[in-house]
Amino acid sequence: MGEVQTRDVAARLHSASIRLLRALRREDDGSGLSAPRLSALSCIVVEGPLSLAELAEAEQVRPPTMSRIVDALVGRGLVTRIADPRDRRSVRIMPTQEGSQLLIGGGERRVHALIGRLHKLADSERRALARGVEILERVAR
Amino acid sequence: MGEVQTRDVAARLHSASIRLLRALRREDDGSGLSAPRLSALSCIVVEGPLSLAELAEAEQVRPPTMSRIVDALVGRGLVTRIADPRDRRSVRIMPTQEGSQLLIGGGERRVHALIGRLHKLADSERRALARGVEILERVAR
DNA sequence: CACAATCATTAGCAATGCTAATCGGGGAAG
DNA sequence: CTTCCCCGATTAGCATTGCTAATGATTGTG
Repeated sequence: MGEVQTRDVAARLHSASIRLLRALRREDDGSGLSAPRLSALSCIVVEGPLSLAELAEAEQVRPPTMSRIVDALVGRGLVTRIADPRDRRSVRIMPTQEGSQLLIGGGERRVHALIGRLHKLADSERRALARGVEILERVAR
Repeated sequence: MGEVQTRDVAARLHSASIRLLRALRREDDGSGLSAPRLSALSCIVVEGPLSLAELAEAEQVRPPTMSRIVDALVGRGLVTRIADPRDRRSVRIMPTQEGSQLLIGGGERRVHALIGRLHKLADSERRALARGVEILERVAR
């Protein structure tokens, strides 16, 4: 494959990824949480109790930013801060029952919306896309 | 393709897109422009003169948001607003020479970085990915 | 001609991201 | 034991991005 086509693939992949995520982001509305808050909550629920620094690192954000997001989640009763008994500088952030349920019940709205879009494809196209996604995963890593 | 595999493709596509864009976002630093500004400038350079509404629609953003982004690009001399002679309510937004050069010369750092990643693939993989990207464009639209 | 529709902008709000500064606990050196 | 420094989290303050509502200017229509 020539350089020209490679550039074309790169530019279009970049553009399509942006559009896809922007389109899917609208699905987040149903949860009543913004994208960063939903993502942080998901991380807390899935990865169990985390310190603030760990959470910030997982979400690729600075500690003050994450501290404020946690504030908002605490304010909605989705998450709690617990002082770490071993090191009282640190906090352990855990989901409340309500927080866990919001994620489980709401069920990955973004993925669900994406499945809906994939259903409109022909079967052969879905297979070709599946192959492309495998390669995309390597490219993104 | 079964429902289970479709869900798998959807979840992995979502996750891979997020990772890809996060990785590429680091490249933006060198341009001195934020991601939305760089993306808007790229659209203006590639798609030629556009009205504000067209540009907002292309970037999936509301007109006031885009108006402010254009303000910033005008302030840096990367873009100009020209009154449309056919309809004086409308403006035509064009790149300046400096704006075009920033993209062409220094620019498209993200795409350039992505090309580097694609070069590590086997030729057959690049072709399969190219096919997947075509389909992804339809899914994302 | 009057009136509604359209395009862009302005005003004002909330949220996200950052850095710098601060508070308080932990740990090591003297 | 005390002092001094490091470290985790938070607070303060700024810039940017996103939105909706309202305003201005212009176009087209009844």
